[in-house]
Amino acid sequence: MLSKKTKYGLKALAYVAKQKGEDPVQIGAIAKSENISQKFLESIMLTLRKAGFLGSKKGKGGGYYLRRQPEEIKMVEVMRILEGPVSMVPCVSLNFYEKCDDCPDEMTCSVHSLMVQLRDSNLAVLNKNTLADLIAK
Amino acid sequence: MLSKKTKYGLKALAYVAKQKGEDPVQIGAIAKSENISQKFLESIMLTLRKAGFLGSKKGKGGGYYLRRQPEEIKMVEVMRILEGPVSMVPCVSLNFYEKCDDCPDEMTCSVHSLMVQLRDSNLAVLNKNTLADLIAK
DNA sequence: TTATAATCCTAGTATTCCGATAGGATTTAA
DNA sequence: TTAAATCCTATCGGAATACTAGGATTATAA
Repeated sequence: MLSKKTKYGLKALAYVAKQKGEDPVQIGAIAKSENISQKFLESIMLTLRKAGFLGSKKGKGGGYYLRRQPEEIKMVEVMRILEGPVSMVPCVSLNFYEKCDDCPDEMTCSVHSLMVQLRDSNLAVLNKNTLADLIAK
Repeated sequence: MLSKKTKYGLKALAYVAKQKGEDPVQIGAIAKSENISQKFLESIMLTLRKAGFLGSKKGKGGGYYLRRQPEEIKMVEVMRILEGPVSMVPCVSLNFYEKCDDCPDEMTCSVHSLMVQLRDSNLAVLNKNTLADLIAK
């Protein structure tokens, strides 16, 4: 299951990307429009800012804005920040590799190949889609 | 992340499928070979039996055996039983559809299309792979 | 200069889920 | 009749998730 954090984060990015003007977007506006708890969204926006997707302006009239073009924000990047590894087991993860604690040897592990295939098919989708695709509709 | 339940279940199925003889396989043997808590594995085997993948024989000399040929046990079936829906959000699930509680309208939801693509790419892999592929190596 | 509106930040909390365990009841072969 | 196996229900601790609280900080504008 996709975590609420990720879902909200994606919706928020899409909301910001949809704004035409130069003005930054307030958390409150996003929360209201997308049915998200404002406090929760605050922490998500912070994560997205620290990851470099968003910039922010403090104080009155402040808010968030995109730091990169929607076409250049790949879903795989966002998912890795919000949801974590693309792989379903650590031992096939490209960016978060770890040995599985219960597997003595991943070469003889019967689920290994299946997990690699799932990882790759998901990667293909997440590499192809950008934030621009989210708002294309 | 793949749950331990699913991972163990897949390994157990593979273990049973690998046995050539007619004799049923004991939980204890699987647990020992695959580094799995025996009690935990018990409940997983029960689930797999109730789902129709395994048959069992009680009492001394009993154990579990496959009820269908490995080639005919699709990974998508097993995953749905052990892990749950293939989809990452309920509103794009084919077998477990539910409305997302935070979305007023899934047609205007910005993550919808991405979730459909992920679902379909995962489905393709899970439909193609069978238990036979798990033990093919 | 001061009120207001916004983000920033840390900590805490309630709830749910996961992985595992407990303790027998039941069944069957030898 | 004993031992070996599955069957079944209940429970439990810990971790993760989804949020909440409460302010600190910063910037605008009257």
